[in-house]
Amino acid sequence: MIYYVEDDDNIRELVVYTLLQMNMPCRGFAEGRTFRTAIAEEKPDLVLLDIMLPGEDGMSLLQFLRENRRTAEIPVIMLTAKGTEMDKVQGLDHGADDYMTKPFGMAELVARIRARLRRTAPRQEAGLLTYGRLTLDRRAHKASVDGVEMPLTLKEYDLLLLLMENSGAAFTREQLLEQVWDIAYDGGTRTVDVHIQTLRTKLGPCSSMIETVRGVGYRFGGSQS
Amino acid sequence: MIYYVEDDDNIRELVVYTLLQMNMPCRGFAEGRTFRTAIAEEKPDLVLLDIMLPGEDGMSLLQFLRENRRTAEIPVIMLTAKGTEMDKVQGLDHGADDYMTKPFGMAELVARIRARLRRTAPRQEAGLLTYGRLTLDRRAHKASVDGVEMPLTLKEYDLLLLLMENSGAAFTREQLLEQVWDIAYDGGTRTVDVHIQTLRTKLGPCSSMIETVRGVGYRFGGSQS
DNA sequence: TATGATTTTACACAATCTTTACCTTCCCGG
DNA sequence: CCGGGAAGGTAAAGATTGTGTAAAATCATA
Repeated sequence: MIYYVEDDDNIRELVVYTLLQMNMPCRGFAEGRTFRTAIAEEKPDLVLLDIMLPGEDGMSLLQFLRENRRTAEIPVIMLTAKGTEMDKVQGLDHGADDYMTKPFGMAELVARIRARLRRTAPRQEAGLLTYGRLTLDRRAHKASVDGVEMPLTLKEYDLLLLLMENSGAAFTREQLLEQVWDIAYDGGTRTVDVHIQTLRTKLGPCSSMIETVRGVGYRFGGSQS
Repeated sequence: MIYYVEDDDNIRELVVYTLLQMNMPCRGFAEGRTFRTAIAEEKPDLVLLDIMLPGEDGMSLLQFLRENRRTAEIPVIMLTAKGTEMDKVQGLDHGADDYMTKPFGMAELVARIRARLRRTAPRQEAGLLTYGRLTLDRRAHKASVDGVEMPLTLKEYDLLLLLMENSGAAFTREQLLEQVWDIAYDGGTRTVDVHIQTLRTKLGPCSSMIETVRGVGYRFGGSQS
């Protein structure tokens, strides 16, 4: 969630609209008081601040955010008409992470927001692939059902990873051999079937997520079924 | 330490001089090759990149930094004459943290550098890494189990540090060789295994915290992720 | 050069993978 | 409906590979 404090209704609505279009949840505030109230309820992932506001100004809001431990780490981008070098230095030295001067391009704003979020967001669930009760953690190289770790051998893991990464897509045995085993097509081997079978056994309650496509091969059915 | 890649000698020397004045250790490079060599030796705290360079260009250097795990987290500020909005968006979306167009003010540059360093610096100083009965003191370069100091050799320490800093993440032997030994992938060496072995022996009751990921490598399992 | 650190080597054992053989299920024509 | 054949499921016996371990060889450094 992104919070944006800006008193000019036109600019504010334009920015909020654009961000929502870009699939970035966003709320606009016309002045500091309502912003403070909202901050107390929900901690946003990033804050966009105008400097010149009626009542409390942006610099003071920035200071307020930095003083509280809970909000001190939130990335803040100043977004303002005050464009002298001194203004920028002042904003950045007061704890802002970035400083853009009006008029700014929407594409650049979005790019800068993404650059900030990249630094904070990805820590959490980078590498987690989840479908229903089944989760695969690529960072740890582990899989679990209902949060209980399920020990997998290397081939089983690779196979499940490939299927889950391409959920819904059917693979022929040859494709699986090529991609998981790195070997050229070898007709008439049952290796894949055996591994699918051990996987299903280990998956327990999720065993039906690996579907057989008769005459073709296998498919991971995460989305529906 | 800040690295700065810029082919124009005048600008480079001016910036390097200014940063040194501001008490920011800094090294300038005229082209990508020498920069790459330096990166292999020492990991800087921040990188300033010009885009248009003789030989390898800045965007490609940025990509190189982001691809390697060791350097992926280093903040990068693009510093260039290419100033259209598209250039900026492209730079930021390729992983740059900030983008400034020439001519830029020195005061603003320093403020933006400080803003970036603020975000990364505090991570380093957290001296104590503790998981269960095992504690690693980065300041003192020491490890202890149940408060009893455990003498570790240099490689053992580096290896344990890397694993603990990325608790829960599985590393391949190649990754460990690259990051702890700073050497390129060397198939068929058992060095890593032997060091893991001595580490486990020394860890005593905590030996099981270093888990083997069969077919892959090793993982530190401090908390049950 | 002596000492401790690091790397290489060698081998055994255990985990994993593949093959094989046989069984079950599904499809389709009579 | 029934039977045959093809495709997939299953279990277990080898074959293979990866890792633990000890000890020897090499390296680095005081």
